[in-house]
Amino acid sequence: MLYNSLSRKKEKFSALNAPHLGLYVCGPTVYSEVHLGNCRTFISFDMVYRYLRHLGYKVRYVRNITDAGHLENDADEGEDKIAQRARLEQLEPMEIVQNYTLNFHEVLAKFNTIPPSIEPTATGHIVEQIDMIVKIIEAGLAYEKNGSVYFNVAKYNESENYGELSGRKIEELISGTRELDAQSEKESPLDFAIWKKASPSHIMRWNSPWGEGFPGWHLECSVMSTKYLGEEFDIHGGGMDLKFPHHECEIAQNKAGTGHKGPRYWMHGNMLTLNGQKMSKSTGNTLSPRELFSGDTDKLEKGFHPTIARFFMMQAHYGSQLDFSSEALMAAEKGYHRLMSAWHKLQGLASGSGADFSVQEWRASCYAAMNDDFNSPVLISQLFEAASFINGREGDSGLSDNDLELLKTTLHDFIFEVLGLEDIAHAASGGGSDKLEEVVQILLELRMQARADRNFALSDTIRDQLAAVGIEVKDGKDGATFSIKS
RNA sequence: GGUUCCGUGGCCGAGUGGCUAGGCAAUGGUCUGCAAAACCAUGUACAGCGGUUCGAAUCCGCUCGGAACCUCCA
Repeated sequence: MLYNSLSRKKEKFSALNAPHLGLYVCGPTVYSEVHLGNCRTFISFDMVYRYLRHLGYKVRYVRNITDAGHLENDADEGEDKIAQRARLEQLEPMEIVQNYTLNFHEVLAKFNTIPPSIEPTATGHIVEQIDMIVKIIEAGLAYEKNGSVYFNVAKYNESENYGELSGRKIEELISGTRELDAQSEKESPLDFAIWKKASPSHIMRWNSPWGEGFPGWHLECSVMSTKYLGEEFDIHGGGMDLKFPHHECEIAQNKAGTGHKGPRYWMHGNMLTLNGQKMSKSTGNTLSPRELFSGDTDKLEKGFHPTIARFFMMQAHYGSQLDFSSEALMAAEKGYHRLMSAWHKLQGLASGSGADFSVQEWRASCYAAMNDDFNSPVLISQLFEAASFINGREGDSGLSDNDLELLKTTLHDFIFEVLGLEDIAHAASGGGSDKLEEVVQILLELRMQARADRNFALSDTIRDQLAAVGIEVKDGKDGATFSIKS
């Protein structure tokens, strides 16, 4: 089951060509550093991708890079954002693109997202975009004006339903538009450019049947999704803020250019807010990944590891708004550590019998959660159920060999494969981990000896000093264990 | 102004007609030399007001509050 934005309800999902599955996600415009809000969408769909793969689908995951074509505003003049940035930084537009594409990849890698199968760029598909424009014109749904080509929304709406995704009515849209662009070339304010004539100062430009220009923003996604996934494919995702007009226009272009509407399911990730307001490049209400990791911002009390932020995001449903705050992050961090230490403890438990815990039922409820529109928060609540069970056992799990093994693999699959979390404690000790663990073990033995001698001053010193370097000592019935925090 | 969505215990956050997630914090207890960790117990929360129903946090209406979109944004 997944929530389909197109129908506004949860629908049973079935793949068009199982086990193959096509997933398209709208990527970023690479004209500035990604912020956390951007990241959330990609992390959400990374989880979707991971779970679909886990279920056995052979997913082709396509996520574009928009490296051309954005206009600053709706007016007919205006620079595209990349060109503007290039002018400000005195660089080639493609240097800007390269720079921020690298930044984007770097940041997403920190969040442990899996790269898409194909990551096409808009500028790499100019030819295909021109082809689609020709088809749309042939279908009679676009017109040329002074070297630009516009999509005729009213005409399209005669036989189709423009607004079906965003729930808008064409009449309402018309009455809602401001009538100030008297000299506009468009026949109607609702029409949108699919090809734009380049002004003399415009740097990024390509030849076309209509003269030198550049493609309209909405077009690239229609072109690249259908090129790599087919005229009909399974899932299209993106941020909620792209629903209108971007995705609405995509549907119209698809239908006009190919005769099909493209994706069968639309999924929209919701916004990450900061102080209750959407993070947005244009308003400056943002938090950068760098600030999150380092804590070097007045918006956070300290820095957080990317996997903590990821865990925090996974504790909310992808379709809900989520507000970012220091307190919420710290709560997530503690929860994360509890879950992870239970995972580590599980590795040392032996099989046995008599436990009041049905691994089978528990496992089924994990899948049930994820099958219900990727409900990661409910999944996590199930993971904590398992954690409580594990923490309540000493030495013997009370589970049969099979059940114990099933518990381990299921936990592993969901924590690491599906949610994409990383094991910080292990990663932190890095290359020399074995040596480090041996050294700590020696210290713990010394401390045990000191305790046996009732030399508590010494034993407490060892404990406190280990704590000072981030190693927490946990006394148990059969000796002490420890965990390393980053 | 129009469209859509949301308002859940101290905080975060699921659920969406009866069986009332989870995390963090808090309180009590077990354990401990003391702590920490862990475990056990404890919260009758669903913005307000009406209505439908045997029964509503969940459906309907109104009011209040917040957000997103309607211009580029994930």
